[in-house]
Formats: sequence, structure tokens, C-alpha cells
Amino acid sequence: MTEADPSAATPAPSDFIRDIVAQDVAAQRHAKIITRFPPEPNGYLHLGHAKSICLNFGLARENAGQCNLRMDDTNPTKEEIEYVEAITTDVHWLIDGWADHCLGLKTKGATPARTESNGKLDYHLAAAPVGAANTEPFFASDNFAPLYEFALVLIQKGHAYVDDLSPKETEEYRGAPDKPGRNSPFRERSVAENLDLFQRMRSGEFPDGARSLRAKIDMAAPNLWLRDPLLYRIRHASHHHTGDQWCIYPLYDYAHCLSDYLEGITHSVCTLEFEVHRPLYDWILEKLQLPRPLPHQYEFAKLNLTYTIFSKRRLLQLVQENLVNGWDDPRLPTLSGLRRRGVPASAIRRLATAVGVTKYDGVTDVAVYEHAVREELNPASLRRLAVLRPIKIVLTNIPAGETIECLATNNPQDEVPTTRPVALTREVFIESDDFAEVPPPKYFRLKPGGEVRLKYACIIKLDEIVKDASGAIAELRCTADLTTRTGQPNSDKKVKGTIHWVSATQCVDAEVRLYERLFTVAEPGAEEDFKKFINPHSLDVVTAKLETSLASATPGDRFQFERLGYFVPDAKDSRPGHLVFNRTITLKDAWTAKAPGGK
RNA sequence: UGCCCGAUGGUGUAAUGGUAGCACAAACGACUCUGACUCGUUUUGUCUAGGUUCGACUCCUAGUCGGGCAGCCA
Repeated sequence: MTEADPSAATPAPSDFIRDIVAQDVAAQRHAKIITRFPPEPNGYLHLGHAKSICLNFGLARENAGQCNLRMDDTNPTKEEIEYVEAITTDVHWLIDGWADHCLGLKTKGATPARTESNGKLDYHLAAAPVGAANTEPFFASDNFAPLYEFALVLIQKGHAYVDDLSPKETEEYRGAPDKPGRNSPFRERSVAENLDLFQRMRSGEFPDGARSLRAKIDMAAPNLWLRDPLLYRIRHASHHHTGDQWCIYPLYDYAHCLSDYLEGITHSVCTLEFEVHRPLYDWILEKLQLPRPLPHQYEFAKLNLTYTIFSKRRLLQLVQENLVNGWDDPRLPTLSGLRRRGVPASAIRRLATAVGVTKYDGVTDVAVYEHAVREELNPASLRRLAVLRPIKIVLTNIPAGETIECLATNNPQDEVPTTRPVALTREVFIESDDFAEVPPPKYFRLKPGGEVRLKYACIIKLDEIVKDASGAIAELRCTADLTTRTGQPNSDKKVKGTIHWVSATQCVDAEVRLYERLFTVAEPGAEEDFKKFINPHSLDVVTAKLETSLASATPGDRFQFERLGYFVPDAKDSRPGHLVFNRTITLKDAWTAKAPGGK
């Protein structure tokens, strides 16, 4: 499968973060630009993460740099190995052929090495060479030992203390946005006592929540994150990566800045909600008086799309309550769902470029995403004939048993389009939407007494509508004008409508899954009870009739079923003899939308 | 009634003191053996009020509106 790389031909995007990096590069502030993508392995990656991946890896590839994949796994109660594996797969898929040469992984099992930088104690963990064998992502949990050592340093410098306040008391002492907090009665413990207590926390002497390690900053700070934030909490829990080695776990703010430092990250790019954490990020690094250059944090607005939900909590809810069929349900905005649905990684990258990077927290029209998908799929998809909801046509002037071979174009977008044979026979199927006994105005398709072209074949004329006892249409009897075939004298004859069709006697059946938006309203996340906006018609399964060449379709193939949209074999369920296709997206449709009774 | 951040057509995004541009969407038209693609045309915008300046989307002041922050989550 070949995927056009839009960014190769297109100039690199520009935004305020790329500007900052460009300035740092120009000033030669770093030997190499190193960014990171640090998901918590507590769920599957979605389009929102994709924006961050494209930014962080984009920064790396545009500056001959590197982007580390790091599991931000400091909370053992929420994280699972299943998520680690899914995230790793999704990241590889999204950057494949684009930024895989910038992907920073570490040697399996490696942890930061104790070194000396500028005459001071230091720890550092560099990425393995690109393409090296036996690698894995970085894990924040691989840094637990040096993080602990750094905590000891903070205590020794008088910048951290062990607090005995309960979680509830801690909350009370914190005050409110417009009300200063109060100092904990344990705030002025001696360094020796803090050291002793913290070491005993680590050795498992105290139960969960009994004590915590806090930064000693300012309980009256207007920024709540500076009111002696917690650095460590006690959790007697098994961790997916470190097992039972630890019973104290660092919190995000403490672990993140130091993990960035340990890996030599130069630009730590995160989303807007961490803006108020930045002073703490800087405070921790400064107080430690670290010997190497410090990373800096920059924030951008995360992606929001209409008709889409990105909240991990809600996505988890949809999966757990079986409102969808797993994390890779093609209706979900997860990368695994989109991949299964047939969305190319390049389309997601194209979307990321289209939405840009700013600090404005808006909502992007899902049409921008859909446009990006079609842009990638149009040149990359083989055209095929398929009928989703068949009605039978009998071409009364073609004898039963006769096969007329027609040549169909594989992709008109190709510079030198190739063709394949398709069989025209006495009985064919057409789409039920393509016939109307009582046509609306401007209806170009088949109607009583009307003519229409069967694409790649010939023009047919409707003579008779045959109904069964119940009044339902049994078949349409038509005359084929074989002189309008390609190469025949009347091939240039024009009719308003051209429709797709499949031979009724030379075709294969397939299960085809048709998807609509999962939600019926533009902003389903706006209300707490988002489930009431779930679209009951988000999945429609039909048994379709396909041209025979599709019998050998395998996952990875991309097709455009003419006039219907883009389709891929389902990677999980499709097999020879039982074909299953997913519709990735419909073609843009200027007719159905405005047709009377159109959907 | 604390602190931080933001505001440009319907939506997203450029313009970094000098002609408000691009994309999506929408509308109309051309082309068409896909009502697709492609092409053409059109509609719609600098939150408000002051100020600085020859000149302000841009700088300053005040306001308005929106978002974030009070997890031992990330």
C-alpha cells in the first residue's frame, strides 16, 4: 500500500510552537531537538492524541530531531499492559513512513544511568539508536529510582517535607481560589525527620494515605498548584511495569518534569489544561539545581470535533457498557477504530495539518476531518461496482446465459488508468435508490419510461415494472441499447443519469457495514448525559452484491464502490467465502442532501 | 468576588505596525459514462470602548464574553 505524504510536497506547517523551536534552533540552544509523546496507558489513543503525536513527531522530523514515546504510568491503579501495547501499535501505525526515523525508544529494561554532569551527580537515559533491536517505549515508572533520589535531595535542601495530614485535611488546608490556604502543622519538620519518614514511607511502614511528600512552596500562592503540592503518595498497589517494587508513587507534576529532564527533552509540549502547572514544572527543576539544560513546557489547545466524543472517561463508558463493540469499533474516534474502518494514517496527519496549532480552544467541524479522509482515499482507491440494496433488472433483449464483457476503469485518477472486465448479463442488480416509480423533480436515475446508463456498459430503457402479489417490486424489465457500449456507434449518446450495477448471475455476496455518526448532535459532550445523543442508526448491516473481482479482496486493500463511498475489508471478520466490508466514508453527495425525502 | 489563558467570516486558521488571505462548509455555474473528482463565481469576518501612531487584527488601558485551575488523576 502506498500512501502519499502530503507534508513531503507541502511546506511544513507553521505555528507558534514551531516558531519557538525554530528560534531555539537558530540560536543553537540545543544539540538536538527532542520532544516526547507521553500518554497515560489507561485507555486507547484517539484523534485528539493524534494531533499531539503529529505535533511532537512533526517538530522532531522538521528539525532532524527525535520524539520519545513515553508511558506516563505513575498511577498503578489505572494503568494496564493492554493499553501499553495498544498505544505502541497505534503510534507506530500513525507515524509509519513519515516520522518513524525520529521515534525515540529505549533499550528494553534500561533505566536512567547514574552519571556525573559538570561535576555533579546526575541521571540520564538516552534513546537507543533508531532501528535497534530489543527496544521498548520509555516509561515514567522506569525513573522511579532516580526520582526517589531527587526527592531526597529536595528534602535535604529544605524544599520538601513529609506531611501527616489526611487527604481530606489536605483539601481543607489548601483553601480556595479566592482564599489562601493554611500551613500544615507538619510543615516545619527537620530535614532529618523528613528524611527518616520518607524512607519509611518507601519501605512500606505506613498505610495508603497516611502520609505524603509535599513541596514546600507557598500555601497562600494565587496559583493553587503552588500551595505545597503533593509529590508522592502511598499506594500499596501492584504496578503493571514495576510490579511490587514500590509502594510510594510520584504524582504527575513531580514525575513529568523530571522524566523530561532524564530523557533530555528540550521541548515538552502539552495541552492547555497544564498551563497552570508550568510554574510548578519549572520550580521543581530549578530547586534541584540540575547540571544539564532544563526542558521547557509549552501548551496548545487540544482537538475538538463536532459529533465526536474524545473524553477517555466517556469512551471507556461506551466500551464497557457495550454501546459499541470494543475500543476498535469503527464508529469510535480511536486510532484502532479508525484504522479498522479504513482511514489511512496519512489522512489523520492531513487533518492535524489542517486544524493547526493554537491556544484557542475551539471546535472543529467534523467536515474538515471527512474532507481529509476523502482527499487521501480518492487517489488511492480502486473503483469497483457493488450494489448495497439490490433490485433486479431484466434486460429482455439479452439472452439468458450470454455474457457481454465490459471494461471498467480501475481508477480514473491514475495518470494511465487501467481497466478490468466486468460481466453484463440478462439479469443485473441496481441500487434501489436508483429507481423511483414516482420520481422527485430533477431525478436523473431510472424512472418509468426513462433511460439511464449502466456505467461501463450501455444505456437501458425501462419498459415494465413487475410487482409481486403484495405490490412490492419484483423486477424491472428493460431494453439494453447495445449500440451505446464503448466502441459502438452510439457510445457517445448522452443521458442524464449513470448508475452502478452488478450482474445478478456473476457476483459475490458480502456483509457490508455502513456507519453513520455515533451522535446525533454537534456537541454530544456538552451535557453530562451524552448517551441520550447516541445515534440509533450508527450501524447498518446489509448484504450486498459485488462484482466478482472483489472475491479476493484482503484487509489492506482500499476500494471505492462507485457512487457509494470508500470501503475496506474488515481486518477482523472478513475472510474468503465470507467477505465483510466497512464503509470508511461516503462520497460527497450534492444530491441526497437536498433531494425531497433525502436523508 | 483569586490566578492563568484566549477572542479574526458558519467552522478552523494566516497576516508578528503597512492591501485582512487560506482551507472546510454553504450557494450558483461549467464539465462529467461516479449527482464523485476537477474548474469557475459568490456570500459571510478583526468582541466592545477609549488611547498611541501617518497608519492598529497587531501595541497600551478599561471592559465584555469564553475556557482552565481548589484529585493523594494525568
